Amino acid sequence: MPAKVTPLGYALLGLLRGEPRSGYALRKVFETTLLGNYSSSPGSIYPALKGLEKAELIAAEPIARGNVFSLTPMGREALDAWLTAPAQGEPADILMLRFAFLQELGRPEVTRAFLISFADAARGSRDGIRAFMAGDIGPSMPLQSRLAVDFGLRNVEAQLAWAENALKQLEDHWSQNAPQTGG
Amino acid sequence: MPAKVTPLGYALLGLLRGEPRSGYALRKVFETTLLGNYSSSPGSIYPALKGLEKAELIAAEPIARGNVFSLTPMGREALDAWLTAPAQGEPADILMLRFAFLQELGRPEVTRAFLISFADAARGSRDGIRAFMAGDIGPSMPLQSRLAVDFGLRNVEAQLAWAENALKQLEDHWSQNAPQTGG
DNA sequence: CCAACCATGTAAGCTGTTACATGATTGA
DNA sequence: TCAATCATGTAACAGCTTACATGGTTGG
Repeated sequence: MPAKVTPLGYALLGLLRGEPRSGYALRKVFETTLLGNYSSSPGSIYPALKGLEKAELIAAEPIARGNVFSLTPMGREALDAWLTAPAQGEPADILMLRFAFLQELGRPEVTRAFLISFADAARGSRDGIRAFMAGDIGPSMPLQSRLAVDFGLRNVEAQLAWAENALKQLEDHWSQNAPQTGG
Repeated sequence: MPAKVTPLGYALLGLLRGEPRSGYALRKVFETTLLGNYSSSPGSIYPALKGLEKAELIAAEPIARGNVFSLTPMGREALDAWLTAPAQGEPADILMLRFAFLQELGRPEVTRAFLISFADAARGSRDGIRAFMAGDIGPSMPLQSRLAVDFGLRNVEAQLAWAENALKQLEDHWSQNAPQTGG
């Protein structure tokens, strides 16, 4: 079993893919970017880095002050396996983290598969909610309960629309920027 | 300080407002309704109930088999304080839990205030994201990062639209079902 | 009698947080 | 020299989950 990695762990692996950094530099990224759902406090990042190091997914190289961490081959493997998996099960914020990291992977077909499975999942949720609201229980619910369900429905609809639009924009982008026919 | 209550605790208080129930009955509610974000396993509910009992927010009355829990006056106070607070800070799923429980509270002005503050918060998020995307950093970001931000934008837009629509529907409902002029 | 359900609980662990502690270096 | 920043870490806890344990009752 290839060493379990936590969501925060994947976030760190993803940030280390391109550029090796120190723990402090990683914290700064969490502070200053949209990764702010995670705390940038030392109590989060340093223990996570230690765990990744113990699992041999990252390696520490001491520098003048502190250490610089970089991905090991195993670490890159673990990250790629995570990025390549179908877009299901995980909460939306984690999926968006994956989507952002997919860019650096530079493999359009993987991003495409991600968006397609994401859209499929959203369509499934949407249809489930619609069926529920059209079935026996839905219409008999009081207004405010129906509205609470409608909240969920509007969210998945927005996510589906996002995925379809994102796919369209990326297809355009890919066909413009890499018009060669094959491998 | 009036005894801290966890999100799961509030969910239990809300369910017990109308109807006293046993721990097992509460678990069944979690299993069969849209409260499924919480686990219905005994390891979740029973310890939470014990905590609420120790805080004197609920009271247990033994029946033939097991116990039936009901809100104490303090428990009702704590629940009402939570329901009445402005719709900010908490994650969306918790806010929807509150919105659903607001129905049983039967105080339209509180539900109205909730939706208005919810919409205000959504508008604030939306404007923040739009400003970010129109500023220095936004346009310089690579396409896929911009799309990740667009995901967040579309979500808050959907939530804002939901709140505005919900308010409209409820105002209609209230004016039809309770057309008397005052207290 | 055995399976299924009612009913309650404990133990351990996961993931992440806040708060605290430490010390070195840099710049005003 | 004094504050700010770099850099790393520990301790305690929060909130919830899974897995396990236990026993009574009911129905076929």
